[in-house]
Amino acid sequence: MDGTKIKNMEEFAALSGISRPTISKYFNDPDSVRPKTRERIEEALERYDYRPNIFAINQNRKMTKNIGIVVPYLADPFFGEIARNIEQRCIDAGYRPTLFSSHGERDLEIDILDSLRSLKPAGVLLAPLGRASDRSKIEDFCNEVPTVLFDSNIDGVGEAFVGSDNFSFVSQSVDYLMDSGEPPVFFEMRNPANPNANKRRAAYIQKMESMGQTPHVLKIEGEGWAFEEIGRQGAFEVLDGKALPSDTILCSNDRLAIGFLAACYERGIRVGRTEGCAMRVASHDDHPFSKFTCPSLTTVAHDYDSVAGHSVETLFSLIESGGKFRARTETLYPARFILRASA
Amino acid sequence: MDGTKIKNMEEFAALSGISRPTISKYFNDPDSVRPKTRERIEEALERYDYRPNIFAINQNRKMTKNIGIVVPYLADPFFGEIARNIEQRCIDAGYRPTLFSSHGERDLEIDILDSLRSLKPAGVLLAPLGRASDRSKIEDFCNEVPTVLFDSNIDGVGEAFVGSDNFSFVSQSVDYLMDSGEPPVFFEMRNPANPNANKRRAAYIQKMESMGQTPHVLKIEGEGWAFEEIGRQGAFEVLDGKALPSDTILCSNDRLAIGFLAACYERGIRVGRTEGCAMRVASHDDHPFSKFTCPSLTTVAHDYDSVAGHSVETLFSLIESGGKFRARTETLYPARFILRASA
DNA sequence: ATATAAATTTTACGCGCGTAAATTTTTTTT
DNA sequence: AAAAAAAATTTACGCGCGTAAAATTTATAT
Repeated sequence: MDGTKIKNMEEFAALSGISRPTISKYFNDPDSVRPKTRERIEEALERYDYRPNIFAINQNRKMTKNIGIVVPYLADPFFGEIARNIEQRCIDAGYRPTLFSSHGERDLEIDILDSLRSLKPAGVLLAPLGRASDRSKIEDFCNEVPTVLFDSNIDGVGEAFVGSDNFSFVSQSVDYLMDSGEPPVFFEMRNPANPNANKRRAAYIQKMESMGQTPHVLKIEGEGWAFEEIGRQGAFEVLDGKALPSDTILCSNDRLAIGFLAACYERGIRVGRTEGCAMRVASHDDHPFSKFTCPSLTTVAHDYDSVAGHSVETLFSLIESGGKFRARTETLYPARFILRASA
Repeated sequence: MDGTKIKNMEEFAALSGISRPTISKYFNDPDSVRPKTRERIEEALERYDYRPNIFAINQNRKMTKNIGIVVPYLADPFFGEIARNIEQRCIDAGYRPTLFSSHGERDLEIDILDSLRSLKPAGVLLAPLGRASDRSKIEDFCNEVPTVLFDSNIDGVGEAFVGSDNFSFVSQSVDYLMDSGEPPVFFEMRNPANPNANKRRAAYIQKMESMGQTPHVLKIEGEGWAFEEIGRQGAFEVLDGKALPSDTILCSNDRLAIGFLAACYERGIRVGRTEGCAMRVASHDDHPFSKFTCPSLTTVAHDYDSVAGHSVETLFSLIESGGKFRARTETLYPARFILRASA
């Protein structure tokens, strides 16, 4: 690597003995130049370590290589994991992903979309807040910027949705719990922020009825994204209240379950499927911490890889299609049951 | 709001009846124009909803308003929280923060620094991987871009460091454990990725010796960022092995402790400070989940707010000083002991 | 009212690159 | 070998804005 600092493409073109427009073409798509030319450019690149000015590039390109990734709450490790997965795929495909978190706040989500607009991204992968989202503003955004929704669906918004099949989650957990003991009671927040919660409840009711069972739904109070604490408080109310119709609790999601298990522990209630346990608790999501709860949490896992992979692929083909699909598609991946100690 | 779409600053200047350079000045600093002019601009802004093209701005400005935030591992909710805190402060100060996660990978950390360079940020807040970091490359970066390190220190690198005082953590936890029971054994990874771990061990040894106690350090194997699993496996070895010199374990950090507690639960060992408990476990960090472990984790909390706040303030003053300080400063905030059930 | 300072406008240039059209060179085809 | 096709080069313009210098207007001080 030469010590020479290169100021711009002009200079680099001169030093490598190739015209600037050809260099420009190379950076847009290395395959668009003759192999021999490409070699020469890449040799020069090794010697001089030049990188095009990203602002100048994006000012003139019809379409940038930027991709926005928006998740609702980054302090939830679930979204940390999926963001990482998606980020890497974008980089590998030659895009420049930028990660944003709405931090559970409606206004911040809108602000993010606003600043995303000015980044002129080729496309956006958006996991919306859900119920808290400003639907019409998100709709406006999706009409301007090619957007694929993931994790949380908003009916009719965005060019496509990719997520997990909530029925698959609940179906497997209910099946297992029925087979191995008492029919489960469903435990959830009264006003869930996330639309998946509603689908899971509906799936629970449908599944129970199809098995000839009476569904029981426990709705607990609580707002915001502090699900563990909400689950814990809700569990206290349930545990200290009147008798439950079953010894088996199926939580809407793992974070609630983590709080539920903490409450059980505090009350001295043994949870699990072994001799001497008073309750069973199962849940959905396979949260990164669910393996380390006490007892470890029986749950149902997202197909992370497929959801992330297909979200990204869908966005890429959306970009190639010019930002619009003929019809909005919804892709749901089945979940995978994970047997641990809690149920 | 008018329906007219405005293409550029020229057009907006014409419509608002003010010259373009003045408009430009306004966007650079609204206070740099006469109050009456500012009013007129802001009126026009309400009517026409114009936003300067961010790429054109940054191409020509000597210094952008971009700030890079780099954390080592975003799937750890600790970093999710602190990133959120820092992000908000940057936005409030009129900067445009961009968040990056190294995802625990040395190469990715370097890639991030590379792409940060091309963003020409006014400054960067960097929480390095630690031991895994490529010191010389980080050093190079810090010499080019005004950088404040936080959370993890690398001696002599960056213009300043802001973090928590590891001695304060350990001092408080050891004090408490000594007062309330047996002297603690220190539990940590053999090759900790994070430099704080080394400081905590040193603090433990120093503190114990100053109290006339013999320090005992348990070093467990494990690589990477899956601390919970490493802690769990290490705990099994400890619990199944020969007798411990104490019934009290002090973990280097909460994520190890979470794994430790999971292992204890699996072995049927009751942890806590009440009657009938066989062990006590305490730790450091006040991880967002430490309240929900079983039993809830006695730990020592970072002063999140101060660390985030002072990191950002330090970066701002660094930027105003032209990117260099006379001397490198290290600011350490004391921690706060949090008594819960595990010890 | 006059002098002085401050703010604004005018004018003009440049940032680093994308991109289009016309021309030349190189490669492939027959 | 000549003709056709493909790739590279030359030339030239523009993107949207920052910014500097000089001229003009407006505000403040005496």
